[in-house]
Amino acid sequence: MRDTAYSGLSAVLLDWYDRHARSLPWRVPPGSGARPDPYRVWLSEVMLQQTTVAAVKGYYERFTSFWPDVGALAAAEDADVMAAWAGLGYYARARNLLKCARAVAARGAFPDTYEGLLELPGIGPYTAAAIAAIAFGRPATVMDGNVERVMARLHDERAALPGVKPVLYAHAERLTPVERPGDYAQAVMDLGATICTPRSPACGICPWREPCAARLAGTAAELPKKAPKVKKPVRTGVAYVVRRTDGALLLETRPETGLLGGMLGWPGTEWGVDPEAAPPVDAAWRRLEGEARHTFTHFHLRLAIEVAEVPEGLSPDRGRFVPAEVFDPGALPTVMRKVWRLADGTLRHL
DNA sequence: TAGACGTGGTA
DNA sequence: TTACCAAGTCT
Repeated sequence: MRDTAYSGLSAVLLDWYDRHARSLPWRVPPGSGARPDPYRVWLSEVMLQQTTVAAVKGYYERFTSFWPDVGALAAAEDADVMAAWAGLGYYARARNLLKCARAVAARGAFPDTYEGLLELPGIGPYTAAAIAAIAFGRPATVMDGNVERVMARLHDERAALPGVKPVLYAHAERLTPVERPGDYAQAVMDLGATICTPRSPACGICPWREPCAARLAGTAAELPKKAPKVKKPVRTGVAYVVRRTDGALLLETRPETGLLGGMLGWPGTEWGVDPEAAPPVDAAWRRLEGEARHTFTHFHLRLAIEVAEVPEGLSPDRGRFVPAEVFDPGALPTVMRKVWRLADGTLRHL
């Protein structure tokens, strides 16, 4: 049931959105009545999972340029898609993106319901609701980090995440309007991204400043409460950069699952407390002075780098030689680019 | 269900 | 430098 107070709140936010909506490449201007292309909504929503708008823009433009519709993406080579995703992170998204594109191409079109969308790989509760609302006009309740924060503040919910999440969802569900649910979903997320920000929220210009319980209580900036984070451990490893005399470089495609799954990288040791050496070829290895430092979601990595030059005709234990003219550092995940940046400087002087 | 899973920007 | 944070999903 939606009572009139909640309907009024949604209307206030939609009115604000009509005047302040950000212009984004995947977005249709508010109130135009036009429905955006489900393919583009899906692609942008997957890219935006745990990822900032600024980071996504360039990737979105390249993907839609290379693969303008879901059929084109479904027909793409896996390696091309992984290379195009390189640097954006959370690479399971790219693997699932391809699975999803192929499933959609096989069935002819995207499902137009929350339940149908939820069945697809890489589409969870948030993304299913976002596509259902934005692309298909369904009154699905969208709950992401922005909505959690806005709901926690609007209702001054002081219990910590993730425990309080069902309460926040109930608030969000009551606010979801039947009219313009897609614009409303984007409006709450814009509010969270531009005004109701994690630190120093701009309560003075917020369209919901009057009904906001946290603003009244003075608790807005400290909500939502979260469980304390655990300190990240440090892991170490060695990356081996092999250059053949003809300039080819030894690279390997990582296993499909796990960290950087399916991505191209330098052969190396395990990443752990004290990993065992694992050079991919017999060679005169030179250890570089510097190390590549990189922080993943759950650990810090310090990667020592060893380089070697080897003659042609050698067959490595693992990986394959990529010709110099084909090698593209842009196809590597960021940590592997960092290794290359350091190794390249040394190899030039070898 | 809690942990795995990237990266770049900001304070 | 360190820690936190951003339009989550999968197992």
